[in-house]
Amino acid sequence: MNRHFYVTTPIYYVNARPHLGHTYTTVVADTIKRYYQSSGINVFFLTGTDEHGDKVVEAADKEGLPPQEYADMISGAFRATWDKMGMLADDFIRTTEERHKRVVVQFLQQVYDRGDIYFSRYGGNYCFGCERFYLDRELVGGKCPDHQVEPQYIEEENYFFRMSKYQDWLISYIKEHHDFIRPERYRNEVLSFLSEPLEDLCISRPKTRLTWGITLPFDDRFVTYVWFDALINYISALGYPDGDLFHTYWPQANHIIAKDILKPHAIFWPTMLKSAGIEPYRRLNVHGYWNVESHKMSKSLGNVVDPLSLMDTLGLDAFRYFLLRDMVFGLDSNFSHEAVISRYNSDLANDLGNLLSRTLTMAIKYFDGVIPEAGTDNSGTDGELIATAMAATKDYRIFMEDLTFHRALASVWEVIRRSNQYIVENEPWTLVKQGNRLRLSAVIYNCLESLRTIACMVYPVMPQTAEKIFASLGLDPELARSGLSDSGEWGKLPDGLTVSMPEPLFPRIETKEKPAPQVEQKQSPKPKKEKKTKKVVEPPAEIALEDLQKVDLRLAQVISAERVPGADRLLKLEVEAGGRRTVVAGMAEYYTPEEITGKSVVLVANLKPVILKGIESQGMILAAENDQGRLSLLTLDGDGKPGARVR
RNA sequence: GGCGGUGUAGCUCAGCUGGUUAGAGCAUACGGCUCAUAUCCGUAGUGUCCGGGGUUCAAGUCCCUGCACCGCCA
Repeated sequence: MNRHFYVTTPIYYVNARPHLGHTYTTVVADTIKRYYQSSGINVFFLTGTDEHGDKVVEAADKEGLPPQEYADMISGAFRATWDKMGMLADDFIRTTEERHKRVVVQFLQQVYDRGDIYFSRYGGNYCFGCERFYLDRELVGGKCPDHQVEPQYIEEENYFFRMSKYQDWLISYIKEHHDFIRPERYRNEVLSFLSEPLEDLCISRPKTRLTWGITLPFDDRFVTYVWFDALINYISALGYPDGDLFHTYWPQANHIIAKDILKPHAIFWPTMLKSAGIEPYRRLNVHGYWNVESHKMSKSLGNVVDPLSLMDTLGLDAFRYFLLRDMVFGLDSNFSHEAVISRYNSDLANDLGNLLSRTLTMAIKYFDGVIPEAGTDNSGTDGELIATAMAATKDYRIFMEDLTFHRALASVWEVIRRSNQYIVENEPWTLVKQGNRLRLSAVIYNCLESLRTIACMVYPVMPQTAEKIFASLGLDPELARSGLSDSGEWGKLPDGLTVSMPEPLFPRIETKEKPAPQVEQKQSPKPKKEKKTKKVVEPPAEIALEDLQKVDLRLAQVISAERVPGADRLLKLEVEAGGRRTVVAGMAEYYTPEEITGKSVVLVANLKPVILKGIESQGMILAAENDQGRLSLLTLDGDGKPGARVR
C-alpha cells in the first residue's frame, strides 16, 4: 500500500461566505485525511481560497472595499470556520499569494512554449454576471438564462489554450483509468461531453475589462482567466516544480469537488497538466448537493444554512456524522431538521451513547472500574460478537476507501447493535447474582473491547467522540488517532486499566411534542386534513415581519384556463389580479380547466418569473396538500376584489 | 431533441455477475429485560420491486417499450 495520500478541497471562491456546501466538502476531506492517517499513512490535506476574477471585484465593490481587502476578509472567514471545526488542513492556499502567482506564471510559460497557446480575435454576446459569452441559441428571450439580463455584444482579442489538442488523449486516459473520475455517473457524464468536439479554452481577460488577476507572462495587457489560475493551486501549494511535497504527494492527489465544478476539474485541469508535462492527478471525487429543507442550495437563492449555528446545537461530531451518514456520496440529499434529530437520537444517543454508558456503569459497578481479564470462559455468544466486529471492520475499510461513507457508518452500527444484543443475551446482572465472576469478566471485557473497536472506526468521522471513548476506557485519547493501523485484531484492550464515566456523549434531544401549530381550519370545504400527528413537518425558521412583507400576496381571479400540451400536471391560467397575467400552475391532476375557471385564489405576485414548457409563469397560486398529496386551492371565504393585497 | 441516471415496505435506502417464501434502519403495534441517556432486546407485519411486453426452467436483477423525476449536452 502506498504510504502517502493527498486530499484537496476546491479553493473556495471568496464572493460568498462559507455555507453548508463548503462545509460538507471540507468535512469529507477531513474525514479522508483522518481515515488514512489513522491507518498509518502520511496525508497532506489542502484547502484554500480562490480570489481573482470580476465577481470578486463586484462583491468587493458592493462592500466598498478594495478587492484585496475584501478577499482577506472572506478568506479569513473560511480559515476561521475550518479552524473552529478542527479541520486538519495542512495548508491553506490563497491565489493572491506570491507562491501561487509564481507557479501560475511558470505554468503559463510552459504551456505557451509548447505552442499550446494562441492569440485570436472574436466577438459575441457577453453576460457580465456570468463572466462568459453566450451563443444566440443559449439565450432565453434574448436574455441570459441565469441573470435575466440582455448580454452585450463585445468584440475582443484573447489568448486561447489548445484544449482540443488533448481531447483524444483525455478520452483514452479516462477509459484506461477506471477510477479517474468517480462515482461512475460523473465519469460517464464527462465521456459523454467529450464525445462532441471540444472547444479551445479562452484563458485571458483584457485588462481594459478586468485587472484583478495574474498578468500573463507573455503579454502584460492581459490577466489570466480565473479558472486557469485557480486550478493550479493544487500544485502551487505543493511547491511545484521542485518541492519535496510535490514529488511525494502529487502522484496520490485526490480532489474532492461538488458536481457543479465537474467540467473544469475533469476537462480543463487534466489537459492543462498534460500540456505542461505534468502527470494527471490520481482521482477526481465528485459529490452532490445538499437540498436544505427541500429547497435547492444555491448562491443566488441565498437560502444557506449557517454551519456554525447548526453545530452549536448539535455538536461538531453529531453534525459531521449526519452529513456523512445521510448523504450517498455523489448523489443529492436533503438536509432537514427532522432527519438530523432522528439520526441524532436513534443512532447517536440511543445506540452508541447508551452502549458506552451502560457498559461503563457495569464495569464500575461489578469491577470497581478496573478492566477485567478476558478470561477463559467464552461460552456465550462471544464468537458471534467478535465475528461481527471483524467482518464490519473489513467492510468499513472497503467503504471508506470507496467514499461510501454512509455504508461505512452502517457497518460500524452493526457492531454497535450487536454489542447491545450481546449484553442482553449474556445478562451480566444475572451473572453477578449467580456469582459467576469468570464468565462476567469475559462479558464485560468483550463489551469494553467492542467499544474500543467502535471508537477506532468512528474516529475519522467523529474524532472528539472517539477520543472521549478512549479516555473513558482509561486509554490515552491520542491513541484514537492511530487506532485503525492495528484494528482487525480482537483483544488489543489491555486489562487492568481503570475506566471512568464521562458525561453522556449525546444527550437526547427531546422533541417537544408540540401539537404542530395547527392553524384553525376555519372552514375547509371537503379536503378533510388528516391529523398529521407523526409527520410533523418542521416549520421553517422564524422570520421577521419585514421578511413576510417581501412576499406580495394578491387575491386573483381565474379568467381562463387550459392544459399545457405535453405536460400532465400543468395548467396555463389567465388571472386578473389588478392586471392580467399568465400563471402556469401544477394543478392539472386535481382540477380541470373548467373547475378552476372563475375561482378566487391567492397569488404570489412578486415571484421571479420562470419559463415552464415555454410559457412564462408570472407568479404562483397557493394550494395545500392533504395526506394523499392531493392539492386543494386556497380560496376566499367572502368577497374580495381581484388584486387586493392578502395580509 | 440527444445521452446518462434514478424509480424496491409510510420514510431513507441495500439488493454483486438473473436462482429457495424480496432485505436493513427509522416510524408503528405488541411482548421481554433492568446494566443504561424512559435507553436496550425480541416479535409482527404490510410491498402489483413505476406501467406494459419479451428472453429464460427461473427476472427486482437481462432485452424492448411507455411514464415520472433528475443531471449533462444541444
